[in-house]
Amino acid sequence: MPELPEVETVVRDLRPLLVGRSFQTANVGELSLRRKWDVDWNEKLIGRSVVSIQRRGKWITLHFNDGPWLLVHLGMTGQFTVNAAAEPLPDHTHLRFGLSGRADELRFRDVRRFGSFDLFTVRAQLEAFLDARLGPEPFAVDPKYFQKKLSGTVRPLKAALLDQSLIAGVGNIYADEALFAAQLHPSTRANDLTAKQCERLRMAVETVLIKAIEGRGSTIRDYIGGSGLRGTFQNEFTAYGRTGEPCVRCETPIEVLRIAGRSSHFCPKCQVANE
DNA sequence: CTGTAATCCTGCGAGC
DNA sequence: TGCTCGCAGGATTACA
Repeated sequence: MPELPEVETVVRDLRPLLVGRSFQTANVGELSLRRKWDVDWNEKLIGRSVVSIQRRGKWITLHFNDGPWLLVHLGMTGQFTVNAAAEPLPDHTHLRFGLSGRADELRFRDVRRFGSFDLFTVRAQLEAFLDARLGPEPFAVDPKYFQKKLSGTVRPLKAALLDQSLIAGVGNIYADEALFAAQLHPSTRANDLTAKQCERLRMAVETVLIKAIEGRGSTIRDYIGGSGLRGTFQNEFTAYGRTGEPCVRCETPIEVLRIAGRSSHFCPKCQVANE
């Protein structure tokens, strides 16, 4: 569910609610998340305060005072929020951490349990984990790097954009939205693009993500920000989920294809394949 | 090495 | 109503 704009929104919401405060209590549910953990959350985190919370790709990092780094992924349905401790506990809440100073707590709710929590003792371990998986942030991509990467693969553009090691943070929604904005067909072979088209796509990715962050991300079903607010960018979709609806540019009905295992929405008239 | 499928998990909407 | 099927913002693994 959550792609870069949603994760960024969660981090921005949580930052003022967490930084400088310490974890007082840990409450761990019966079911573990994607990776089975053998971590004693009480031992590792209780009594420590949050130094920083940041985003890298779709991952969230929490740095604790004099200690470990916590790495969190929201998977498809993860919700990472601060709530009043008295607020009723919804189903599928797997972790809770009581916070110092006020009667509230950090909660992790995840219906499908594709999310993950990992703990690293030193920063270098965390960075090695992330660097092994992630390419550059979309806002700091060298145009030449992007061209080179695309020219080096025959994969469809949609698959290339979803590859986190090429660019970090783009998921199914924003891949479709960026391809629509750049007027490129999702099944176009990446190495068929001209330099100009590569640059158009790179800029489209950046623009779409910035606009989505401004809208606090997209809520299709489960996504909420760190303070519980829904996103609004779903109201501005031009391609994703608009199958059969008129293209905002030419009114041709939007079509959907399965590419790289994901449904891919596009305008068959103004997103032309390079053949 | 490259690229696509299957997998993990729960819920929901469509169709019968 | 109630059942089955397919699909859903993702990452990883297993295989062609």
